[in-house]
Amino acid sequence: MDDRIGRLRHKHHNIKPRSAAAQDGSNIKLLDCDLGIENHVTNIKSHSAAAQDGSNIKLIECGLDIENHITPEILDEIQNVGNVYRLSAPMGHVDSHAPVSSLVNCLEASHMEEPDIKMNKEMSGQGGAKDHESSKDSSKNVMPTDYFSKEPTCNSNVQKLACTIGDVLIVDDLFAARSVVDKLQGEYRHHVHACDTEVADIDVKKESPVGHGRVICFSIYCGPNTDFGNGKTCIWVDVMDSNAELLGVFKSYFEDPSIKKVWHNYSFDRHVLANHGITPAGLYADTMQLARLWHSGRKGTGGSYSLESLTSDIEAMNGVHKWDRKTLMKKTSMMDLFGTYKIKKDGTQGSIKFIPPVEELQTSEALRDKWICYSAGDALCTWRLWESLHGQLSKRHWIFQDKVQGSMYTFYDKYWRPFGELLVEMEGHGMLVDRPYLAEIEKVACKEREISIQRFRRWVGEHCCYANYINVTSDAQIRQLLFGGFYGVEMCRSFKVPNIDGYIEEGKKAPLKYRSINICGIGKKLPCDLFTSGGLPAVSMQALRNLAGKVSVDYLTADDEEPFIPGEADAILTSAGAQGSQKLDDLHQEDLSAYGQAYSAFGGGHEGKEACRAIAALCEVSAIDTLISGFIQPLQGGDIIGPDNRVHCSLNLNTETGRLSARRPNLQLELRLLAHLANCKSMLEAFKIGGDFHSRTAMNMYDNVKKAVDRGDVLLEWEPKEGEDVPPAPLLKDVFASERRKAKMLNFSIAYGKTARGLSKDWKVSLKDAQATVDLWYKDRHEVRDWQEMQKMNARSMHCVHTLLGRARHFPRVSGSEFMSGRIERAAINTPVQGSAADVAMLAMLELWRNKELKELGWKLLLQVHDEMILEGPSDNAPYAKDLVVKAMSHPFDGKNILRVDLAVEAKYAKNWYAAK
DNA sequence: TATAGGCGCGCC
DNA sequence: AAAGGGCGCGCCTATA
Repeated sequence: MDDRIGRLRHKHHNIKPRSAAAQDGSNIKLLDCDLGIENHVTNIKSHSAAAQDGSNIKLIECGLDIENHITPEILDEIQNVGNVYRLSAPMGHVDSHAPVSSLVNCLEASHMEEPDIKMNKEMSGQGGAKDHESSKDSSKNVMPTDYFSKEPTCNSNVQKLACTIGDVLIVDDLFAARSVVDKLQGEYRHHVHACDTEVADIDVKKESPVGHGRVICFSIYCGPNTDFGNGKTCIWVDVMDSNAELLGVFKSYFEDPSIKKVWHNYSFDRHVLANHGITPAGLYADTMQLARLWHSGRKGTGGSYSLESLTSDIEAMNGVHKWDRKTLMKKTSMMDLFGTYKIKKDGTQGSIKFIPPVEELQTSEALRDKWICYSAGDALCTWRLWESLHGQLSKRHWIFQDKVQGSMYTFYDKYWRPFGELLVEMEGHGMLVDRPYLAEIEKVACKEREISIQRFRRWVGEHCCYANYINVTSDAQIRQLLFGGFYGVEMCRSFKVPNIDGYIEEGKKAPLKYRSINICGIGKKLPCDLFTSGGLPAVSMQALRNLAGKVSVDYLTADDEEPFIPGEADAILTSAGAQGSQKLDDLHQEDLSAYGQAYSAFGGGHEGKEACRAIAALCEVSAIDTLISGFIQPLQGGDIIGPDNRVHCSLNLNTETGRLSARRPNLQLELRLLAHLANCKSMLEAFKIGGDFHSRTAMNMYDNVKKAVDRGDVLLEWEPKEGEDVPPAPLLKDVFASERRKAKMLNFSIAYGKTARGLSKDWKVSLKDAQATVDLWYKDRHEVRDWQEMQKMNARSMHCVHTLLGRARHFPRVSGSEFMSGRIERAAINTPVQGSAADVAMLAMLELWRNKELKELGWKLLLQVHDEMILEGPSDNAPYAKDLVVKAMSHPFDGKNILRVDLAVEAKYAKNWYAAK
């Protein structure tokens, strides 16, 4: 099936499982476990070797004792490359294999990427055999020139395809089907089989393949050294309509776990086949995941990991076996093959292409052959892509725990292949959702939303005649209204909005669907301290809150009786006094300090309050919107609910750092991993002691805070004990609130590579002051700085960094100035942290999934959301299952915990998600 | 009128 | 010159 699905389905990723209530009568409970990574100190040390490209000397110069770790294979590779890698140890950390892994990647890069860069140039230019000759000696991967010809050598559409109709055995009767299955499961059972289905009755943009879609044909290719009759190597099976029974003939084949099957985006095909009662087994590889592991940062439109995109990519196909390259053809898209222009009424050709329904392609006499080639070509391309990526990943060393564990293909076999199966199972299993309950919630939320909108419009109406037309969810319109005329926002601007009350424009007879309105600034200069990256005043929740203050929306009583005293508030606020506010509070039993910056901007008093309340109402709308569109609606959407009435998410591994796109890693976890990766003594200790991490950070940053803590003047944190209702001393977070706030900000920012420059902008302090604060943070965390410098150096010299498990993220080779922009440096710092968090979460999931006892007890992994796992199972054995889960999760490294310190796991069980929280 | 890309935002 | 990572969504604009 077309692989665009992987990309188009991303709508479902956003499902926020947090709101899902699994309810299944009385028998189901959720086990909710927090995976907290305790401060496991391991001997993985931050390495400090940097390799730089030198010139033509074969030399490894190295201040570290790394030779011992270099395997003969690696040495062989090093010596086969005529470049120099100079390893130095600027920072004093030694004893690490990271340099080796970096070196290996660097070496690979040298004989994989460089030649390709040249060849790419040739392709865009004249491209000839001569040019290739010249680059031959620098590369052992020089390919025949015809491999690079992007344009097919003949004009017929059919021959543009990866195979021709003559290569394809068309199976459309029982006899042929049985004979093919016999060969597949007999003679060719040890081959690698690439499979692909074509599916009708599904809208991949909207629907989950779980419970949607019908297979109309499929194709199988198991390598060039096969013959299914008359030298035909591709199999194409028609299972549409009257041929539907043929699918059943292949059931045993698809379900045979001993046959190695390769798919591109396995998830889709597997779910669709499941709709026909077939449970495919024997997953050998998913080429989409292989490609993600091979290179995590593919960009571009049309689905960077689509079969089409990958098979068109010279680098991706670089590992295809030599004798295949000559005949290699990329997959051609459906649009290119079958897209036709609509003919307009006047007979001219339109500009919009459309593709006939797949059933039509298959039955139309004119198109059928082309369709068969297209479909069969998918299996062929998948097979070749697998061959290529298998070859390439097999050449990359996988280094983990200071040892070469095998190749990155070993990594795939060990982790991502089973993880892929696990994810597909989770998707298929889905989650029972209390839809009536959600519907009720939605009703209430919408009602409150409407009230808040009205509240806001009422206020807008005093300043703008289009109050009813304004789209309150449009940041552009809100920005125009609040800041028009200031901060570089023009005074007035027109917007196209739905014509809700049938306004008829001048000169028109009937109302149009849309009309334009002119939104002007309210004319008061509101203070603004937050700006968007584009330099415009921000209208984010935080920005709005600054304006509104902490006031509640106060829907019903808009304090109409409140006497309006002009100037009153100005006096109060400019005296900026706690006393001033206090006085007023006494007068009105109201805390005026709750009002935000809009209060005085509107002259205080009634106007000021109204402005604050209106803006607060806007905040309310925004909050409700995130709730509704974030999860209340997606969880009820018919498109993801299968016939089993369960919600089926789409879980993708398709992110740069390797985390699931449906999941949201918890920052604390990431901070812990940073502590671990950098082997930062101070942070590890802070986590070990527990308590308020940010307060502790503040204490370590500021001497006066530390002294106050030491003297017992303030408490780092306080847990009420029996008989105590007041802390024996004030808390740090109250006394040194601003210090703690800064510490907290830094804790969250540093892991992402935020610079002093960025902080100075945020805090509106000088660069120098910001830098000083950052330095304070690093004061007792110098290991973090060293580690970050290491990562940056690796990114610069090796063009990649690694996660805990040894997955690489590659960076493009860019010029020095581009590198200096910092984007890559920041990613280099962040990826090991985010990516390692993803690694650990994956390991924990695999551990649970593989646990036989849990399976026998009837417990299934439902979802994983940030650092939590959610399982579902029978309540009678829940306490026991909980213990099993804790045990499994605290030993996520193949049933062991290779870390020096325990992984702390908290687990709870409850009837549903809400109860667990 | 449909679609793609840019931007701003919320979330972790 | 800019300097916070990645992701998904909704709005807006340009384009055909």
